Amino acid sequence: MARGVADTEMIRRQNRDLILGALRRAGPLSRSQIAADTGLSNATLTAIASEFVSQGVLVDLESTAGESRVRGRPSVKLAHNRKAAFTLLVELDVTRCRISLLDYAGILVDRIESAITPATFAETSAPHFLAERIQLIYARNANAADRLLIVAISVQGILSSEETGMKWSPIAHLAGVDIVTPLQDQFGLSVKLYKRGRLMADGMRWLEPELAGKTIATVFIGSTVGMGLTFADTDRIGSDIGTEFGHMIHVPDGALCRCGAVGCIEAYAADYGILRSAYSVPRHTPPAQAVPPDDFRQIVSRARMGDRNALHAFNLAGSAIGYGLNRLMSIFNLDQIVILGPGTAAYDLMQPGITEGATASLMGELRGLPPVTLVAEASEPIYRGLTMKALTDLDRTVFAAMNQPAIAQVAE
Amino acid sequence: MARGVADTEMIRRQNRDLILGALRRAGPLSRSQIAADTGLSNATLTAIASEFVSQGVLVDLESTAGESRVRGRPSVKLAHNRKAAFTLLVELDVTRCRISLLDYAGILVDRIESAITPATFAETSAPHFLAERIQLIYARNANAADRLLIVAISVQGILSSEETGMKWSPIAHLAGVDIVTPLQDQFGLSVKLYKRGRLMADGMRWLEPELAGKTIATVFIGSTVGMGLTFADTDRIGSDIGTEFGHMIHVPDGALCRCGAVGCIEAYAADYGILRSAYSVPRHTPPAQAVPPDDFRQIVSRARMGDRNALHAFNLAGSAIGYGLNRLMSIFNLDQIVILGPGTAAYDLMQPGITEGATASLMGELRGLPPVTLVAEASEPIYRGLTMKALTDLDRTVFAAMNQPAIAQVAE
DNA sequence: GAGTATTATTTCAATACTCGAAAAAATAAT
DNA sequence: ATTATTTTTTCGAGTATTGAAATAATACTC
Repeated sequence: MARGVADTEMIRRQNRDLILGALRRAGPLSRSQIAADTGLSNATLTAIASEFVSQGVLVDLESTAGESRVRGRPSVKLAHNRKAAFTLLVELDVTRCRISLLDYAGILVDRIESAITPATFAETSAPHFLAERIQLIYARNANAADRLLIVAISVQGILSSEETGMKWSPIAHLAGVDIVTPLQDQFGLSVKLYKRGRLMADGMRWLEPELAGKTIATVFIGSTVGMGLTFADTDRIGSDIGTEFGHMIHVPDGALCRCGAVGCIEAYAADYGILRSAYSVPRHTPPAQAVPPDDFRQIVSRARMGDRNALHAFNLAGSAIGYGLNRLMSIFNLDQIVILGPGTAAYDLMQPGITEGATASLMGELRGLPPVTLVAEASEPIYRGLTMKALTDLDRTVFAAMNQPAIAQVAE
Repeated sequence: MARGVADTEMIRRQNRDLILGALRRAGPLSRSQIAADTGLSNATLTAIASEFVSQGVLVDLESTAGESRVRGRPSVKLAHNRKAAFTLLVELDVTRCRISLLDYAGILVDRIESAITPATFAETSAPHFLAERIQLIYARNANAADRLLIVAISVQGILSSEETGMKWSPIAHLAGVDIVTPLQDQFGLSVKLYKRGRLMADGMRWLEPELAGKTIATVFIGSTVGMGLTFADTDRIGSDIGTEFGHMIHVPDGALCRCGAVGCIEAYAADYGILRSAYSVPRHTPPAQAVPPDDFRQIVSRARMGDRNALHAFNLAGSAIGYGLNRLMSIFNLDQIVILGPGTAAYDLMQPGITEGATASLMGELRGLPPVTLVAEASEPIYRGLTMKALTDLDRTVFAAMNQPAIAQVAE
């Protein structure tokens, strides 16, 4: 239940939100379909839909000829008005920065891609680097400029407590700078940072709707180990978080991690950790900067051929992840686990270790390891998560609330 | 934001809930005070309050003479109508079972206390044991019988996933039986189980209102180790959970715990674990059934006198808790830690270990150990938590929703 | 090709709520 | 007795949702 005073205005806002949400989930729908979907009456749908259309938030879709084969008055589908607003998605990675301009229907309009090196943010501060590129987007898309409202940024690492910058990041020289405020001030936009792990988790829920209503841990295994959680709690959308699972301490005084601490799960289960174990390199040896995919594949095939050291390395990795999941499960119930990323190629090798670790406690034994789904490609859920965060943020904060025909009447 | 269709009825329900909540938080208040508190208008307060009074949910309090010294129309305080409903609180412990009958204002009306031994639930099944006593309460309080609506039960251990019974409990022979359903069927009541750790956490928030709006871990250290969490998320009341923190694995293959698993935090930080370490008893030795308080005090004083073994034991305990908190902090931010129970008497001895463990990871180093508050007596927050769960459950599910003068017109 | 069946959408009257402003009530101060 | 002051109630306006009835827009049938 929401807090705060409830009045007639809130009813409208909430029902508007309900309608926008139904369209996000299912794509264009007719008024009757939305009514059935949401539980609202047809009368209300007429009222709210006409309001939306006159405000330029939604548009009636031309019925594609030769599609309706049923008798009766043909239904008219409602869809997001692409020109109602625009959003910028920024994917900040260790190796690249990709900025995408999307319209209100989520369709890509423009894109800038730049390489990132460890030197990049030493030479140009991150907010300045981004501002330059945003400027360029503005220049190239004058028509979108006045309706560009929000920026959603995907980052890796630990957010500052105000969520305006990073406390730590694997992206060099990114930490310690306020990224959000300068951009907000310069462009007058709403700017938000999202942890990559959180986006993975949320993105999976959009990609696999049957995961809704479950508490899910989404674990990325690759050059790092990351995790996002989405909670069963359907009360609130956005009930998802990013965690520092990869840097949860697996064993006190354990192997050296890229983050500088020792004993992190990542130090055992990320590619560099597995490589280190497989070659019996001392656990305190500083990790390799990057592991070429071929090197990783080689370890995998060695393990499959029965190589003891390689098998042991995957066992250690699985065990680190399994104990981590176990510790998570002593905090709350997990209904499902999704494993993402290159590590999925070696899941069978890690599985015994994972199961052993996950069931090592009383709790783990009683509940068992939750069902595991593998998804090799992580970039899709991340992009989807970022997209939907941005668009539903628009839906909720801008268009659900708008009850004057404010911005509305878009000419063009 | 709540899901679902919003209509005019929901407005009323939500605002009724707001008013009942304000009264729970602050005690009896006048209409104007509630209006100021909640943000509702005076007009609305008149409307809803008169509805409540005519339904017998609230009553106008007689103004205590010689109290108002201000000029103007004297205010009339509203209070919960004690006779509107009744609730049963059941505190199930390893050694005792206490059943309390409370009226709608939270005032104790009747109470039954029984000793529990390991044999108790072997001889009589738990639901039957409880039914007998509830029967007795009914017999002794005929006037409350038809308005006794809900039962809230405090338990220790792991709930079954449907939350109708226990999967495991330190209370002998309690696990594996459905406790909720038989009682619900027999008496036609709404029965709910609550983990003790969750109640501690929620109770603390009622006892120390300044803790509201923070994410808090409430850790019990005594004959067991338990933890509840309350989340900053003020969106929903009831955003609190009980955890199995005590049985989170501290070290794979570690000390033997009472639960049968090895390496649990409890096996290092509960009184029996500390005793075992202090006397250098092998870590796989089955733990003592119960530790007499004097034995524990003796170890404490030895440690204070500089005894190496005793100091080491507290250091191990602190470290187990510290690493546990660290792992928790890699999942979400903690703003505050509250430590409860007998273990607080030795907090100074455990503190170095706790700090060391809590700051061992990158995340822990960056954020540091959150502020710690000590509360020696744990029974008060537990009882308060149980009380408020029961009463706010009544507020929300029964009285906020009631829009017909249904049950209402209570004669006497 | 006109009439009919069928489905989608809109219109309409009823009902429920909140709110601000004005009125009424109840007390202390003068 | 009158006035000032504070709380509570009353009243009219404004905004929502809803079910039922009306209207609109097709396909089907003969």
